[in-house]
Amino acid sequence: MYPLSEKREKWMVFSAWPYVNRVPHLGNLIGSILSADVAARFLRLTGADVVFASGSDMHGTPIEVEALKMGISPKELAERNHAVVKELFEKWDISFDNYTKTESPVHVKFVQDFYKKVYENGYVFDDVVQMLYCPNDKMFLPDRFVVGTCPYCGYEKAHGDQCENCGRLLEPTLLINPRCAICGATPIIKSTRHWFFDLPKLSEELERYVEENKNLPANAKNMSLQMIREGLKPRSLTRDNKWGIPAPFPGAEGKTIYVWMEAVLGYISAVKEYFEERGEPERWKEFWFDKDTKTVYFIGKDNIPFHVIIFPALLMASGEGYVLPWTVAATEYLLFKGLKFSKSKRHGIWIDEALEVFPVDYWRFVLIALRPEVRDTNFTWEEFARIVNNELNDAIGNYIHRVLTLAYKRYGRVPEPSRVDAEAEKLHETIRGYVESIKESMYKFRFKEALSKIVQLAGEGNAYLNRTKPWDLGDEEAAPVLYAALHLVKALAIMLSPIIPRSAQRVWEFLGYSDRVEERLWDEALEPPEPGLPLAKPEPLFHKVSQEDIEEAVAKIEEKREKKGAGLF
RNA sequence: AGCGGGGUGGGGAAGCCAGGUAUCCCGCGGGGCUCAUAACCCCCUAUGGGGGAGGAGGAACCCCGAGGUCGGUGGUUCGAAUCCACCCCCCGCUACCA
Repeated sequence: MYPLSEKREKWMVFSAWPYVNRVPHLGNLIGSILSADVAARFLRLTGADVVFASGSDMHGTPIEVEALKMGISPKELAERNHAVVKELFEKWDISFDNYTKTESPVHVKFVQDFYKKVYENGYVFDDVVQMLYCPNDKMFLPDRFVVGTCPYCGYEKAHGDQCENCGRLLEPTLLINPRCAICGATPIIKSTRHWFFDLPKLSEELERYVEENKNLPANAKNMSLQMIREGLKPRSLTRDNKWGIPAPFPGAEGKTIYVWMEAVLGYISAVKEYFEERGEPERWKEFWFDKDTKTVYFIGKDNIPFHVIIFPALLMASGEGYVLPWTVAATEYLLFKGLKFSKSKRHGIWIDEALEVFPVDYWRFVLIALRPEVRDTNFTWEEFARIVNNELNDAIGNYIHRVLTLAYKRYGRVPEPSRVDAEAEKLHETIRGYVESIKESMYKFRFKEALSKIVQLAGEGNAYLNRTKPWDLGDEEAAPVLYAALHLVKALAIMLSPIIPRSAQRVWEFLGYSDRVEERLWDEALEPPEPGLPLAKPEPLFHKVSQEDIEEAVAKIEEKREKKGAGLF
């Protein structure tokens, strides 16, 4: 299928690793995993050699604390949650080549080997620091796990890093009456030794990398350059947590690697693991050590500095020649009815709830249509219904269905266009123009823009049918007209397959194909279907959602939360 | 507080870097059209649903129309959404949440 003479482009598509102390919500999904899935599916359609990987981030204090409360081991809790999340992603049709976890033996070993190398190369030093310690729980407390009274506004539940009430940044030592967030005991100050990553040493190299990388989006580039120029600080690598990957530095027995600093290395270890499982243990190097491999990381806007500064710095410090990020695709936030998603306030929709009330393709379509590419974007049920009804059902579904029905009833197969029709020729031309333009948007990871062009193209198809009125024509005259209309159906199936893979496959089969549309190539959308293909009896692809459907869905979600709470396992 | 992003008719976006009649999609009001979809109807049913017929209103599609002076103020200019200054609002980051 792929031209052998041409070297296939190599791509690695990554999404931020979800932290599995809660079920991801729709905002988490669109920012990273769903967007990455659309990208991976699109890139495969272009004929590229693609690896799409991610995994569960399992270590760290929140899970350790939660397990403690539940009276089970952190590993048991994390594994349990990982299994749930993994299954949910399958239900969302996320086409991971490898969805793994930070407890994977491949990852653990990789992280330790990696940091040994970074240590040997002189980028790690240790120092003694003063930290808050809870004598009752016998653990050091991250700032976040200390609560107390805000010295500025008097709010009594201020966290050690920031007061949620007045928004001021704090130090835990500034809190009046500080308490351990877990047990309420008064923490004491205790000294402990930690290991640090010498980020400043790489400032110049990082600045050059960011400046010269033409593919980074402007917002990521500006923010990162600014941070580098203001001066980077060493970054702490270790924690006193028990639940984590043991730090491999001499004298660091009992310390673990800080979750963030190890989870990012999952981008590499997950690819390594993927090829090992396929019995090609050396092939991951073809991807990670080839500077022509393109990598794209789908993340929320809060994650930019980690991916544009710290992760590249780690890659540099290893001295192994890993390919640096080609670009990052950072989204703004999806809001729910104007406010941020919040588990404690039960505000939002979680990815397990969503699938219980509407089909997966409705959600995928709506989320891509609302993808916050430029600014925070609001999800409301009214918007959901509008997009499903007007765009998915009326513009796209209705066009496809009316064309398939007309052709099926009249010919039962894709007709032979035995004569030339000027309107039909124009439509073929229009389709080809859109296919190219939508491809460009997809390559820029502007999925919202791409989707809006697809909807527009379906509108062109509807207008074309209105003008040509094939139902008034004889079989002979209608053939070229419907042939062009079927070309558009085929093009829509191919171009929609990254976004709504299930529905695209159904259309593909209605057209008479028996293979998988996702195994075809994007450019096949330029060509009409083969005359003579036996059409299958078409069925409506989607249904409109009514006000009552929405009310039912909301009630069903509420009911579920009575039992289980929002975003909980 | 500093830094980054954003503020464009009711909703969503483009235009801004390289100043010159404010653009597109949706929504709203009026009109046109009927191949598809769906209510009512008929048949079958293991009551979940399945099949047939039909074609009002409405939807797709087409035409016409209403609605914004581009967050605010000031400046540069013959001319500012676009350039400059100051200010306001929203979001993020500021290194021990992940």
